[in-house]
Amino acid sequence: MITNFSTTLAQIEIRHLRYFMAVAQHLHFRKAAASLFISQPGLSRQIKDLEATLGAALFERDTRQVRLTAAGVFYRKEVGFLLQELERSSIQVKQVAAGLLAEIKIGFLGSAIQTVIPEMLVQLKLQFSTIKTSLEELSNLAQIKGVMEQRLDIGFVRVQQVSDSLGIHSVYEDSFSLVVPKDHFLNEENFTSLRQCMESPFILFDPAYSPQYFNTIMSLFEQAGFSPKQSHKSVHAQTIFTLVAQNLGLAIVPASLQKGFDMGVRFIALDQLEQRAILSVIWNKQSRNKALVHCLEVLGVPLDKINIL
Amino acid sequence: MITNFSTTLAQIEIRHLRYFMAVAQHLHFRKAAASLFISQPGLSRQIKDLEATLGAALFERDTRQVRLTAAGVFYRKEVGFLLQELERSSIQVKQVAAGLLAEIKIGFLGSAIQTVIPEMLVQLKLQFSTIKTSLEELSNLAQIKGVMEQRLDIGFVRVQQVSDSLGIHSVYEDSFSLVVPKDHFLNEENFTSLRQCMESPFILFDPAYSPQYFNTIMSLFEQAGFSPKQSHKSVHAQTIFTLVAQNLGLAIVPASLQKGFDMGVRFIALDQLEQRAILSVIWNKQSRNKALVHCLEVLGVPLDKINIL
DNA sequence: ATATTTAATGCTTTAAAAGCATCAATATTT
DNA sequence: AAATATTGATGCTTTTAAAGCATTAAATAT
Repeated sequence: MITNFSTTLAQIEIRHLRYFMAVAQHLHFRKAAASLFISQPGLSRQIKDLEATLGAALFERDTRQVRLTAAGVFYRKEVGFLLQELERSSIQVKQVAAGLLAEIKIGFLGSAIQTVIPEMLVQLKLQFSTIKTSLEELSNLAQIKGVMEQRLDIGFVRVQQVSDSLGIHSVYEDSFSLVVPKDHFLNEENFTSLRQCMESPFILFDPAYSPQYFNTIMSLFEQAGFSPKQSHKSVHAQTIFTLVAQNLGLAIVPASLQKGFDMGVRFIALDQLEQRAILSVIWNKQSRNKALVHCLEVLGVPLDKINIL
Repeated sequence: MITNFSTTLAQIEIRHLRYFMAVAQHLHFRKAAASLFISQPGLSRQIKDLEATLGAALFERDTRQVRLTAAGVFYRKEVGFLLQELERSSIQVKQVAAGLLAEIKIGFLGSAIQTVIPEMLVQLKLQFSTIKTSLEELSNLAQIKGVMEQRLDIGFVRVQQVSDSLGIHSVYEDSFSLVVPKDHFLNEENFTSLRQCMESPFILFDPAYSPQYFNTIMSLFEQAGFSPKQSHKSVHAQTIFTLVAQNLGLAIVPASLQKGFDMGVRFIALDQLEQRAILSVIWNKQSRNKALVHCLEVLGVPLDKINIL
């Protein structure tokens, strides 16, 4: 993440903004200067500097009256908001440090939202009511990146291995289900093997999304002794089910996805197959977020594995 | 409007924030200092000062590694956003000054949205496509205050007089309509005078909302020779119509309000009465917003009345 | 015409940021 | 285990820039 703040910003200081707001409020340099407990010439100079940096006049002034330009009105609105937000952040940061205000930023795969996450959120709210949670649906890769850069506190991914700087713990093991349209000839009773749908096209995943997960799915076909015809690629449950319902192909998904969906498709459990979709939680060992430990505890990660000092 | 930025903010400068972001990015004082083209000791000092001002540690550091605290992660998120926004504002302000980016902030009474405003917006978009418009429904008083403080560019109000610093021009003259429930015995054919509903309760306005408007309405009753029983107070058209439809009283509203509403009420024109609801546009003579002139032209305000230099 | 008010300008003072040299602590190399 | 290298912190000096003072220029009010 390369964050480069340009030349403009390098020269503007909050002092300039506070001074600007004071003049915009009083529309009078003398009074504004008094309200800031500085001298009038100093204030004039600072405003002049700010205008020069911005390349635009903020006030129209003669010796008798001061008024805002259109640019000034615009800038006052923007700066007013920004100063207020900075003020709030700078106060809240103390609360965060004291552990009075904790935020857990959670990344997850679409396929994880049905199982582990709802329970975790409920438990967290119950046990630690001050924790604020934010959720973001992201790919495996984006989550790993986010957790590494500490933009996320935890991620729910389907990978087995992560870099040393991250912790990982499996939180849910799921068998697979075959998804077929409601009017399909196959059902729980007459299903015996995947070979029964050798001729069907399948909706598969993009291997880039998670190579391991892709391989797991493919090994199910391998085990059945055929390789599927691919019709579409998709990662979103909603999309997959719609495609299946419209007879555009069959799909294999984690069994837990059945929860919460009832839309023209039938699920056929593939329990007898040994492959499992493993959902793991990942976190950054470097994290100083106290709430993270609570979060991992709730998820049943053993204490000795949470090696955050 | 008293905007007082507290002690905390007085000491933080954008320099501190930029330096903080650099260290948060590199997690390395030396490299961060290099990226900022300053010396490492200077950077250490500035970060220390920032932490002292905030009253919270942002980094946890020993001689070997630097990492963000929970507070640091939080602050990075907030400050990242703020710096970006400030950057954007500071660039856009130039465009506003050049007239490339104009914004018209419009205040209006709920009862004005049916008539003048839609036409004005269409005309503005047609003639000056770069103008951005924002609408806010406000009371007469709030609009006058907003225009005075230049938080609004124009207001649509029902008042006859405003302070010298504002311009005012009437843009719409409306007769009144009596609003009765759909199944009421009165209709356009059998209606002759307001005296026919002497016994009915009326839904009236709060005089505080606009004394002049209140008086105009009351003079209609006076003319009819009775004074109405008040059942409710309300200013929102939607609410008034709902109350009338539910037989909770009759109401008198500007005739133009009939447009766009068809909800269990009947309108009976009171054209023969001489009172008119006058909708006026107000603006600040001090305004430097070039777009305002266009806006007033579109509204048909004579050029010599737009005394903005 | 005169006095008064207001923002801008030139110059000086003051404060604080930047830089330099160095230290203390830790990790890596030999 | 000792030596070396790396890293952030500290003390002191230099440099930069903000604040202050005195004054000016312009405009209004008396």
